[in-house]
Amino acid sequence: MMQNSFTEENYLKTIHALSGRDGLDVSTNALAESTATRAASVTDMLKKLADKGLINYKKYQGVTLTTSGEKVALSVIRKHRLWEVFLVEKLGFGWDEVHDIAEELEHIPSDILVEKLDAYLGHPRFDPHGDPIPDAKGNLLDPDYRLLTDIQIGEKVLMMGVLDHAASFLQHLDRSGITLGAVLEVKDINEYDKSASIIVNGDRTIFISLEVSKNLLVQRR
Amino acid sequence: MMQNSFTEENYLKTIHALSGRDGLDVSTNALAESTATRAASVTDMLKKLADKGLINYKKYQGVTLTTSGEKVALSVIRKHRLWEVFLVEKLGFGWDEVHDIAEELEHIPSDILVEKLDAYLGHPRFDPHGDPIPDAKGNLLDPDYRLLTDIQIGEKVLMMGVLDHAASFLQHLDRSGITLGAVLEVKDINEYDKSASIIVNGDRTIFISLEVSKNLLVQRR
DNA sequence: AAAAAAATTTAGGTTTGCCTAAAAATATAT
DNA sequence: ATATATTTTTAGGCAAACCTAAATTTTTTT
Repeated sequence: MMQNSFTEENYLKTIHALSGRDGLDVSTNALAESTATRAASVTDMLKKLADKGLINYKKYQGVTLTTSGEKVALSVIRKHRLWEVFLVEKLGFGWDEVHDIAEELEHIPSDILVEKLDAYLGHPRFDPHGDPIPDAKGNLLDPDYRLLTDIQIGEKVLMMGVLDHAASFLQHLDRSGITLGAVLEVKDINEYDKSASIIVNGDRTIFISLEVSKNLLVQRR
Repeated sequence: MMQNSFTEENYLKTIHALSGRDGLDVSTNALAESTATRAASVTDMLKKLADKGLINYKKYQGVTLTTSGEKVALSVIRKHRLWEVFLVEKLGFGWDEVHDIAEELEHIPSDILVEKLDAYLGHPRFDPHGDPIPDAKGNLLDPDYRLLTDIQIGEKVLMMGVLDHAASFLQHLDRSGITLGAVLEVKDINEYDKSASIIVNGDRTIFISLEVSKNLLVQRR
């Protein structure tokens, strides 16, 4: 069985991310946007992945992962998230600094390495951004968090994760005191632009835009 | 300043290894052999590396690293050896299992990562095979060990490193009790085939062939 | 349902790193 | 010193992963 290339793995990972939890078809253009390539290049790769049995592809119809493609995608995601835990917990990186490095480390091919790393880290269930880590068999628990945009005034919630992993976004959260596990209380929502004022950990009031609310995953307590 | 590719880094590393401590010219054929490619492919790459100012190359004359090429090579070697320490010390791999994984990890590009890893490991000076680890500035102490073949009957030496990193060789040493730091006493040398009988740590006598002796680095005490 | 717009695929190229076969340069042997 | 052998380079190609431009299919609008 031939190895999948770095690039093939990235396509599978991206298809997984774009198809969401419900396994929707992913379009060529969406993939082109996410991989920062052109649609024509995506078409080339889709043909190759289909030949390898990793995706279901019918011309003009978009793609889904096959069982075997999903296995590969989840393995890459598992590695990415475990390495992020290592970088933050062991090496002392900030959560805003680890994404790009983990993008590289996730393609190191060695099952034994991943399992030893997992054990060394104490079998973590979530990465530093709150994303769940698939187990060795590819089981991924979906914790079904809510977006902060769904929370009513007066409610208190726990900050559990982020959708956007961009360094600038994470640094903004750091400056606002919004870390994983923080208690957030929605004090007020501005009807005009949906910006909100939020009490963080009971002692600090901050204002966040809709753009920020849309990227915060929270849990009712 | 453009990045060097995975392949370019491997050529530079190989040139460094083949030119030895004295910086001899490396031939096209030697590189082809070490990189498991054909001489014609090596010539292509040498032209490219010369254009980038990483090697001194004159047709038919062999190559040496430039200062800038040596810097790259030492950085790759530093990363390789630090990752090997991580794999053995932190993840619990055997010294015979880490070479191939480190071959991949050594190309992960991030200076901060390397420095944090180095600090996390406690700034190790040697890797699990006894090879010295270059510092961040590319300084590499040459510990000037001897080969076991240079040791006389009756002498006691410390086992400090290996030249061959092949898993089969290292496993053979494991079975013989020859680990880094072991005390080896040369009891007898067979005149005919230069095989030797050796007392390991004062309590176990083993026989080793010339092929093994030639790959053991030792130090007088 | 036709026309217009958008999405996707095909066709034909590029670069990187490899290949084989043939030519040229260097080294070795007589 | 010439012939032979070895080493190295050149020439021409191939596969992976990308590109642009043009053609085709699907979707949307009127």
